[in-house]
Amino acid sequence: MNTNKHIKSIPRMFEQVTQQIVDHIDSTPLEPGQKLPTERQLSELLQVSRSSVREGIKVLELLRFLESKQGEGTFVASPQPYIIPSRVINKRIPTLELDHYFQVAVMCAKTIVISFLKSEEFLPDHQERDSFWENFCQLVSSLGKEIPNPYFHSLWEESYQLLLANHFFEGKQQPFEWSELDTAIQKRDLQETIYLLDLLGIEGA
Amino acid sequence: MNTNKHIKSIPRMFEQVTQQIVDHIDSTPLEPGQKLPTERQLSELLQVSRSSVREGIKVLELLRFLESKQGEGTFVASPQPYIIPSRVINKRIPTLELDHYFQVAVMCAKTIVISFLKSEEFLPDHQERDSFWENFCQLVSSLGKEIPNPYFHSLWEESYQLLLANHFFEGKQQPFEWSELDTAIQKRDLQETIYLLDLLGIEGA
DNA sequence: GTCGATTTGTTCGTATGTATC
DNA sequence: TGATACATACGAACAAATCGA
Repeated sequence: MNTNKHIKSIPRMFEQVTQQIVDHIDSTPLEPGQKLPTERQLSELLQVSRSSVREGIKVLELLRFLESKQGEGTFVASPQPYIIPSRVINKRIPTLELDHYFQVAVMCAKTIVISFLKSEEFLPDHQERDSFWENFCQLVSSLGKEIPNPYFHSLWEESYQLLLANHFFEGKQQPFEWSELDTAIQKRDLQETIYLLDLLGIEGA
Repeated sequence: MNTNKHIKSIPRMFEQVTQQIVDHIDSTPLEPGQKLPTERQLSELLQVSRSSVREGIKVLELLRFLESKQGEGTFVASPQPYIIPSRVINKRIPTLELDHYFQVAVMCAKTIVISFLKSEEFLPDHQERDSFWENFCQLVSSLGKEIPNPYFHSLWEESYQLLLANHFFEGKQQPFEWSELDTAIQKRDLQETIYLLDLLGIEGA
């Protein structure tokens, strides 16, 4: 009987609070940077205790909807479109899962590079780095800022930073020379670029 | 002077608590489904108040690392690889941002379909639905479960569910007939399939 | 089915550290 | 320097849900 009870009855107080705080921001409306009512005002406004308000704020803070500073107040912030839960709390990731994240990152990289090559934008300046992966990541990050849809860049950054923090690229084999991809992009050779990028996603290490 | 002080002094209590709880899970180690020490035990173990423990748990709960049940306890859960902050709190999204999410979803869909077509798997059964988008989303969701890397499916689901909840597909124009894509995939025609999927990402509505 | 123990959910009062004026 | 406003943190108390005897 107990396993049958996944119906998720009433939402808990802190969930209602997060919802109501967000509704309050939307309906006021409050723009990023503006100050929220104090915790005590919120607890009175929403008719709940300060502790519940705090739990709600903590959650919205971790999701980057809010930012609170002791002695000043709580302010509206700008959340990212995607977040990786493990990255929020600096949790170490097993190698197998890192590979999965890597493939997602490569997918984003491919989309970013192709989108850029199809545009008329000039290539942004970039310094030559030591390793293949440093060059690659720096290129994708800079191109990601140039394309119309910023979410690809955000998703790439989130994944790539996770891989960096977990030392994924240290000892990671490179499937070809950096100069190959570099010249393909310089020449804006779409077909060759796609071919090379597809090589990244295949397990070669 | 004040703006110069971004040095992020000492981490706050609840941040330390989330970190320590995660470390505790990792080092014990606790598997999904297993029970965490009670809030009171944790507060004594970590030498902080129960309120702070609760704030940490609330955060980990929203990130799906934990699941608390009143009267039972707090249990280890399995987080998703990616989450959309707005989706966690059911926040409404402006149309412009929905378009960005849609393009990410299409990118995932493309990766999923291509990955499937390159495999030797049989097409899973699926019922014919009413609308183009219903058919499309159902197909991608079912194919996503068949491919080796589950993160593409997870990212697709997260994005697609967000679009659904915001009524994105209602009134969304279809760039071609469903039968075209359906037969291309049935025939495992990779080139034609890619061609059609690329049409989805272009603004045609 | 009831009772009691356990555990999370929620509230309140109080004290402390920090920023602003 | 002092006063005020605010977030941070703690602990005690009670409510509600769950489980087992």
